[in-house]
Amino acid sequence: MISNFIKTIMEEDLNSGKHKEIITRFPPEPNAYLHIGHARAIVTNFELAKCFNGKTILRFDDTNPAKEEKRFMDAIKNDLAWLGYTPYKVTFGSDYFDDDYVFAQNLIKEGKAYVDDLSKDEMKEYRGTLDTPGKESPYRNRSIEENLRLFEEMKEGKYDEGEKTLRVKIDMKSSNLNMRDPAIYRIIKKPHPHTGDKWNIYPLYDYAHPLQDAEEYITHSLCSLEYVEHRPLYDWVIENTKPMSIPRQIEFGRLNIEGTILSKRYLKELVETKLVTDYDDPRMPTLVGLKRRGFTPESIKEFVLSTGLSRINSEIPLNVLDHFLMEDLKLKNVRRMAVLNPLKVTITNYDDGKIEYFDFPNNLENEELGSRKISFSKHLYIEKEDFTEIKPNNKYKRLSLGAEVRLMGAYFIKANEVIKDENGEVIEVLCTYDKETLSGSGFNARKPQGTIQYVDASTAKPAEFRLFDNLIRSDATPDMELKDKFNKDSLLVVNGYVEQEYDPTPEAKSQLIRNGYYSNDYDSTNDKIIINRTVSLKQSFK
RNA sequence: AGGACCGUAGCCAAGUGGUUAAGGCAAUGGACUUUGACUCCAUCAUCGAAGGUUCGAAUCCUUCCGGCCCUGCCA
Repeated sequence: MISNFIKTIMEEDLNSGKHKEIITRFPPEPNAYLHIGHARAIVTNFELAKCFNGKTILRFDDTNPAKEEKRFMDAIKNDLAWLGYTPYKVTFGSDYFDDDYVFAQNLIKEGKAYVDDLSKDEMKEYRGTLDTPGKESPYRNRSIEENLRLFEEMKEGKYDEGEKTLRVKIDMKSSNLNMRDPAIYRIIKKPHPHTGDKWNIYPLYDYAHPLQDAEEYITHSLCSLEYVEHRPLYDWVIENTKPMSIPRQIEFGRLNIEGTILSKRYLKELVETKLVTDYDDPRMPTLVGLKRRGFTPESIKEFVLSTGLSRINSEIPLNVLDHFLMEDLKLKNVRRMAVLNPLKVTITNYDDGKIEYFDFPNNLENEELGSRKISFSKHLYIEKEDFTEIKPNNKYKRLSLGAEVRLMGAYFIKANEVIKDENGEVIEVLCTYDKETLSGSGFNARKPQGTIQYVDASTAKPAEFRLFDNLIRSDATPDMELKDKFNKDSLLVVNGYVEQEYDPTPEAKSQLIRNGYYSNDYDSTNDKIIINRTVSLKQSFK
């Protein structure tokens, strides 16, 4: 399902003949890594265009030199590719600087723009405030010839940064501050990554963006809610410059994930202060972070699509993201058994040194994934959480003294006795198994209390689990130090065991174990398996 | 405070004057089971509030309440 209200507009525009084709664009400023919030814009733009067999352009919004970096552009391209989207073409805002300039000259010629000498502070003063009207600049009524000459000189580099701006003549009394003679050109004397030192003046977003859209024949220019108040200016620019096409700006709400930081500034700070390793740290909400965390592009796409879109900034719980990952993984991933906090189990009536191998499906719901051998012997590990001496209630579905439980893919075992350390902590459970109950044998004379996972101590491999319960949290007051906002508990390292045949190939990708997701940071150098568990386990038993 | 946008369940979100207000997530109860997973079944809102218009309103109007955004030569 895709955003209804925008889709409806597009349909109408197609039906009425206003447009023959839908063209959208994703216009990031290449000054940061893309995060899950951007995914909404990307998916929406691409999917919407796809609905109508249209096109989507990737346009790097580079009207402000020295703000963008090449690494970010590369990262953005990679993220897009990872999500599975291929732009119709890749452009730059700076591709249109020449035209922007001519359009501006025309505005001057029509008496709609003027060069202003007001300083930044003066301009601010003249602008007025939210409830007091602004007043007109004393330079507002310069002659067209003078304005033309001055503008030319600005371009030539005759003036310093901040000395002059080109403003558009609208209405200093407007209740919309964006309409109080906004500046459309400012002087910046820095080389531009694409145009070099050709320009000393650069257009501002509010002027450049509608023109870029028009030049690319964008039909629907989607952006977030904070641009609503810029729309009158967007339309003003289109109306008064009369470019080649008439794009329409449509706003939608931003997507936030409950309790996570999605602000460029903070993400940058997290990296710079080394609170995380880099933008692709699995705790980061960046697309590269999520990727490393084990998320699939499909899951993110589905998440965005099913989560919908409206004119509300939505705050969506993290578990919704998890849900879509689960949906995507559950059929296509091999599931392995693992224990995070091992508890020794000894099968007292099983022969010493004997090892049995059972065939176990890699994914109970998908036979195509085949099966593997799992081993069983006298000494096993189970999850500490899966045992308790006295079961708390009838709903308890794990192992407890005197009760029987199925070891997944193997036998029923019955817990008879515990061994405790000097602190009274259970360190081992002595069990007996019932040979008749082998999984797949058709045994159904008794029902076990539940089914739990295990690994065979004689063949299991040690593994390091990094547990990430959360993305970076942001439940703090604005003046709080960043390091205090950081959820330190979001990273835990646990040593446990995984099945022997666990295959740490890149293809293995995410693993679904114990209802969590595991991504894939493998340390193959010392035969150690490192698994990032990316989602908190379902809260155990009640 | 001037202006803009918005308010449908715990979280998203369809619906834009006419049957018992879609759907997803979460939750709860149950069935099944080689994971308390998965699957399946069931339960779960009178639409921010109050008035008004109308034969009829979540849908139109008014007022109020609440949220969010706007005073860059950022995007």
